[in-house]
Amino acid sequence: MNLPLHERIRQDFETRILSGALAPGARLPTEQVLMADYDCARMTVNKALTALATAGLVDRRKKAGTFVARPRVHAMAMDIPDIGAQVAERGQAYRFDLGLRRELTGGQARLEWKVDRAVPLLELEGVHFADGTPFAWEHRFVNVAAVPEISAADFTGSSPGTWLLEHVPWTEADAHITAAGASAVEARALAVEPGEPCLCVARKTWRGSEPITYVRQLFVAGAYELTAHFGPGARREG
Amino acid sequence: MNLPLHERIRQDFETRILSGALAPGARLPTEQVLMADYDCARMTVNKALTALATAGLVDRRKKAGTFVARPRVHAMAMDIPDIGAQVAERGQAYRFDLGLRRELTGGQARLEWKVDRAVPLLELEGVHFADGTPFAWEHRFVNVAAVPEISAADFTGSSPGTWLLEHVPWTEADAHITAAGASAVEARALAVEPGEPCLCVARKTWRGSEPITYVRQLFVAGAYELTAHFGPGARREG
DNA sequence: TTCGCTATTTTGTCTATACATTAAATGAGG
DNA sequence: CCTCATTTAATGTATAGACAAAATAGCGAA
Repeated sequence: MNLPLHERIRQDFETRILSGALAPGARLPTEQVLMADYDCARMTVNKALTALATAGLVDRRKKAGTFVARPRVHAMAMDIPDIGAQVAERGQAYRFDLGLRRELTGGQARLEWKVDRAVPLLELEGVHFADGTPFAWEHRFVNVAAVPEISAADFTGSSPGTWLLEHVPWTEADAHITAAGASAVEARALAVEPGEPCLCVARKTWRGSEPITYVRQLFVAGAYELTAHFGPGARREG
Repeated sequence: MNLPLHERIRQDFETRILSGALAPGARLPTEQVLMADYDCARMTVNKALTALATAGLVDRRKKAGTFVARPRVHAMAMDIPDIGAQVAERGQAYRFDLGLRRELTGGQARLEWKVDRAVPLLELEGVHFADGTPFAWEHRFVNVAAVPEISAADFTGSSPGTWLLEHVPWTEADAHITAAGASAVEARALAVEPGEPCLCVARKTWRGSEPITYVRQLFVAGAYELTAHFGPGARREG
């Protein structure tokens, strides 16, 4: 287990910070001191400390020094997996049933997505199945001007989300996550009672400044969950 | 806007990767080529590519080269605000009502949180109010061995979450987000009908390897939503 | 063919040095 | 005591070179 030196230095301080031995606000030794401590060049120490800084564990200020960061973190990394891939990973058969496919323009679309009146849109509605059981309903608008190839795409079987993921890399996205009761239409599509609790994810994506798609997905409670994680290292169990 | 050279190189490739100009699997030029392209030393190129690698945008293999990584799951940054602070931000009066406070050990606790049988726990149950209206119910376990000071804490008015945030900085957390119908007990506490759809956030936090707390929060649908964002720059409207 | 050794390419690490940048600390003048 | 310019200590960036490590690619032998 012969780790590189810069990695050993990084871990030394990561350990001390995570254990609380170095409390938030505490000052770390200067690079000059550390290059003496570890008997190495400054670049090596710098690499270790820079890594801690990009990981958010320390703050570095010129002239002042390096300080253990205060964990003011209110953000966690949330996984947004591809629905089809996730179902397949659980060993279940995935299917998408397209219920509605319609071309319209921004002026005709509902209010959820504020796009220009003239923008040509493709409206899609459908249901995701796992092993033949419906578990998610989705209602989507796609900006055809940004993704003209979508006109030729066929969504019988595979979902529009998967198609978009493979054909249109997005650079920016917003998501709003709420709970909602299934409406009459949604309940019938999902084979549940109206009012049944569902997880609702509304997501808008852009490529650069160009809007790509707006989608509202409704997941039957219990059949789906989002996970989020914060912290160094791998996800843990339990 | 005079960025450092290594940052400019990094952004050049980040842009090309996010825009799709460099597709997943595509090979980037070697460091030798890049140091000629940008007329700089190899360390400068290396710093840029290493940053892309730690960000997960590229994979680097010796002898083989540097390749655009295949994005398996897309991670978004999810906001986890302090409940009390968020309510206050909306100009509403915040209150927390503690309903249950009990000391027990890991052996007696329910299955949701796998802690050692001998671990001393504090069990807390209560309701969050905004302007006198209940909007969230929470059920929490705290590892007293990790946070002995909590025995003396008083949660009439302010929530355990806020107290923990101020007294025990966590370094790692997992969250699971689902929808659920309110149980009879929960529905009565939240003044809604049983089965009413709620957003359910189950979160576990650690400091280093030491478990700190497990909490399950139930939010009345419509009264609360989580937001997530991915991409450069500030959050957008619409 | 297939196995195994070797050569070579590419990234990984480290050094020693130089100068730039920033903001805290200092000190002079009012 | 306050203000503003100067000093200076710390990080930030970059260079040119060296050797290490790993894995592909190619070659030779069984």
